[in-house]
Amino acid sequence: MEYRFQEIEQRWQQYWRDHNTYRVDVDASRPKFYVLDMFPYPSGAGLHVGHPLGYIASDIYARYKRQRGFNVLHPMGYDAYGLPAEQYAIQTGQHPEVTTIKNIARYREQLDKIGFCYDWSREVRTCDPSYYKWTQWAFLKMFKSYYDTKCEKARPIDELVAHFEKHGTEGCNAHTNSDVTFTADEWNAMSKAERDELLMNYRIAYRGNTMVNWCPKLGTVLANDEVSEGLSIRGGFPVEQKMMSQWCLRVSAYASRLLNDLDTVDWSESIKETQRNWIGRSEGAEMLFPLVGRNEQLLIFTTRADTIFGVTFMVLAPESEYVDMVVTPEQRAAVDAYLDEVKHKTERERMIEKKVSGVFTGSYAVNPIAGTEIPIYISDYVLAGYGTGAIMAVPAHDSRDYAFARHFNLPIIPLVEGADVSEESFDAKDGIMMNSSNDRLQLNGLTIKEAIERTKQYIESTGIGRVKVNYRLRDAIFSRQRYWGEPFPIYYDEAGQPQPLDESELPLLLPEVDAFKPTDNGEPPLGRAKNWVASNGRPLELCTMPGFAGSSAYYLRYMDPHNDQALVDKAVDEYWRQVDLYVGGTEHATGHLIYSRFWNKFLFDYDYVCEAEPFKKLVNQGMIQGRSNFVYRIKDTNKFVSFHLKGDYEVTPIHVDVNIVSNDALDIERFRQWRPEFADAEFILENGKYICGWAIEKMSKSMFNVVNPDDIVERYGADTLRLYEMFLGPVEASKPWDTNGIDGVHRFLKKLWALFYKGDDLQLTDEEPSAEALKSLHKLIKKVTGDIETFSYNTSVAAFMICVNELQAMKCRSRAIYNDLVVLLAPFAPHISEELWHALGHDTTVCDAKWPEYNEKYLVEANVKYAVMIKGRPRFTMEVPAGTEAAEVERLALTHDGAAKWLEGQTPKKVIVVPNKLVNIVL
RNA sequence: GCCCGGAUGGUGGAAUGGUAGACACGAGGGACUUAAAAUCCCUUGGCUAUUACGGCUGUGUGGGUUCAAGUCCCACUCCGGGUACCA
Repeated sequence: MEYRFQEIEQRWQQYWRDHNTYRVDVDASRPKFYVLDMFPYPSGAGLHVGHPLGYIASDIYARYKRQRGFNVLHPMGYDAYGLPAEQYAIQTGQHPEVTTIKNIARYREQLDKIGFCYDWSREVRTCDPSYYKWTQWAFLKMFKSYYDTKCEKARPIDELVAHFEKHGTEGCNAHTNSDVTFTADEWNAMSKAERDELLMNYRIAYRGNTMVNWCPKLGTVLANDEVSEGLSIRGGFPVEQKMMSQWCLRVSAYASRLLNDLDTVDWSESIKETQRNWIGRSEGAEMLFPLVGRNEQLLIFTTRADTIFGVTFMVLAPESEYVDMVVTPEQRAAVDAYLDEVKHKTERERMIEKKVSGVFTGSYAVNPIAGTEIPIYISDYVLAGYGTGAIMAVPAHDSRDYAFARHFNLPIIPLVEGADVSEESFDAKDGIMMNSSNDRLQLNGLTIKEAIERTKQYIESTGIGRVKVNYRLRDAIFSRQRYWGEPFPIYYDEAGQPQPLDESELPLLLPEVDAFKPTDNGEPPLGRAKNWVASNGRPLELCTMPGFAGSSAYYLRYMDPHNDQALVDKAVDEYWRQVDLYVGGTEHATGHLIYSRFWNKFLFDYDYVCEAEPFKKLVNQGMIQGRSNFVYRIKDTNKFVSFHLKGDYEVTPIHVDVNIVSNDALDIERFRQWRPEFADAEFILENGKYICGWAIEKMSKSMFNVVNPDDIVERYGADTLRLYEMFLGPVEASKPWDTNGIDGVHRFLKKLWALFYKGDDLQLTDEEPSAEALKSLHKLIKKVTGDIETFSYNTSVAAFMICVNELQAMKCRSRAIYNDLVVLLAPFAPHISEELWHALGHDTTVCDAKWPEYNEKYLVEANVKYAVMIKGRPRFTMEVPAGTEAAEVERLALTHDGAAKWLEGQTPKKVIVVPNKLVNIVL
């Protein structure tokens, strides 16, 4: 019987379904382990071979942990809300739910063929009302919460209201982006609408007027992580800055916790670093600069307080609230013209131009330490959203200030000894200070670091300013002007203030609409819904939530997916706790992985979840790139020349479908059928073959290099696909897909099969395994066990190949050996392992077979081979009995027949014996 | 600009400071076969040899530490990724 993988794989996939093999439940008697893949967005294109890479890696780990006795939670679901389905809907009128469900079915079919051990009874879909009920629920909780900066956690907003009623803003520790203060009397005298408006400055989910990334082409706002270099990630359309009233999440309140808790998780250093940069903590000082001739001051933020004596001007962001305060009547027209110009530039234009621009306000400020009078400018290189939107400019030691000073011909005062600032600024943070002393503060002679400290002390003690930590992390913009997303459980009252629906009204179902585009008067698509009102008749919110809303807590829902009383039952959460292993791409570093951590921490503050971090260990699988093939058409002909002969002709390379190419040799018949224009193509061959050229590119339809896992499964089987994807290289590395190498692993499985079967007969015996066979097996157990823990699956696969080759060479027929071999292979190639496991006479599933332990005693050699190095090179090897003393090994080496030739009678200077490895003789 | 990675045969990739190139693909040669497929065996970093199953050289470049460096340290080159007027 040959290895009939299609039959085997279908049979066992059916068996697993019939026996609910992968069903898991809370089981307090066993330790738990939670293995999770980032759930996919089900796109219309289906899966290509790159997608399952991470799924296979996590599947191996999940199966391994199960064989190790853990109760393994390994679920899968779909991130079902998203732009592509909606854009398709706008074009075709097809409801996004219809296409989404169709795509999900296709994904499921493809996933099933690969033999994953998912517990599909726990599947979640973000667009399912029973799921998004809990997304809306969490949003309501956030709406009804504020962030207490003293005890560093979210608290009910009612507590804050109680505080306002008694004390106003006096002694209030709430995180806010407003500097409004009021007394208890003032608060109590306010109308409800006024209070509601004020509370928006404190809620964790709030509606705020903020600068947003507006994408006109998509007709929606985008979060910072959905924009890259001024273009939208989805679609690559230009994005502009716009002041809009939008729902936001107060992620910035959690900045310090999001930063500090990175130290508690087992993630790669690079992704932690990306998050640290995104959070962007910077320690500095806020300082007050009084205006000349007026009783007002400007508050600035700087990390270089030590450069205070080099401040020669100040700059405000165009959107700064200070602008109106400082502009003089004479400068009004010039300033307005400048502000107008800035407003009409998109983020991208600002970035590309990068040219110095700005305008003088007419006002001056006083340097609070140096006492000098300095002009105040406005320029768009200062950002309104960071720090205080105002800076002190030190052109000698900041390159942006330098460029500005040069452009406007402002003075440049060097403050560091030996720094040449005639051509460019000196931004480095080491050197000795100069020009920095007066009767108030003396910094001359100090290092920059000492000067920063001394200045901070000085400004704190004199009240000029205070030490301050700033974060770059912004609040997340949470509204999308779209149809295909979660509706907000919010209505607007008579005063136009947003009010929460009652929890009992959840889920608020996404309404039907007659079309999926915005209304004629520019309202979001939900403006088309009939009767889009709350139970009290008031209008509901027209925006929907962004993609990351549904993906922020899905890992919790898998724990308890059918619970309609809670997101997750408390006891269930305390069992599964957190994801032990999370596998997914790095592209989510500043999006999903920040939002999820934020969302989890919010729930943690209310004790809905028991862990402060959602994902204990994170593994980032690399991207699988495409390997494109080319044919070379001779100019102005329909003749194609083979790769190595193309130098003699003038040719145009043309992408050719990689699926009609094998080992770079073109299947000429299929090529002729591929497209009508090639039907009568002619070829110049080499050695009777047409050889194609190749290149590594992104895997995409337009490059004709997409390889579908279904095709691989059909030709080689799922086990071969699984092994090959792992064999390709380290899981974390990006690498090109090259079907060329797949024969090797397929051959390995055939060899394994041939060890069991000769014809139709199982040829195994109950003989005692030989020492040789035991050694081979235990070497494998040791290697694979170690490799799985470190995700070095590629070397594991190699170890299997070596072991099978050895067993084949020694004609091993021992059941005992093959029994363990099959158990070891089960996580990697579950179908063939299950088949052989049953052939060995077991009637349980191999998934529950106990992982074997290796025994060092089988690995010990009777004789140890030493390499003997003389004059820095290996010269000969010698065998000595295991356990020989180092001194004896040294003696044996020096007196060995092979040594004389190299020693040439000299006495060695030194001899180093590395136990069981080598002897190095130094002359 | 800044922050992370990385650089090893024709290719993908192995190597707790200890004989670099495991394993696989590809290539070359051979066996079996009418032939092909499949299978099996041998060779395969480069140079140089065949009087020696030998010599020399070799992990991006240049230095250093060490008995011993792909691995550690310093400087540099190139490639990939992230991020950016963040004061």
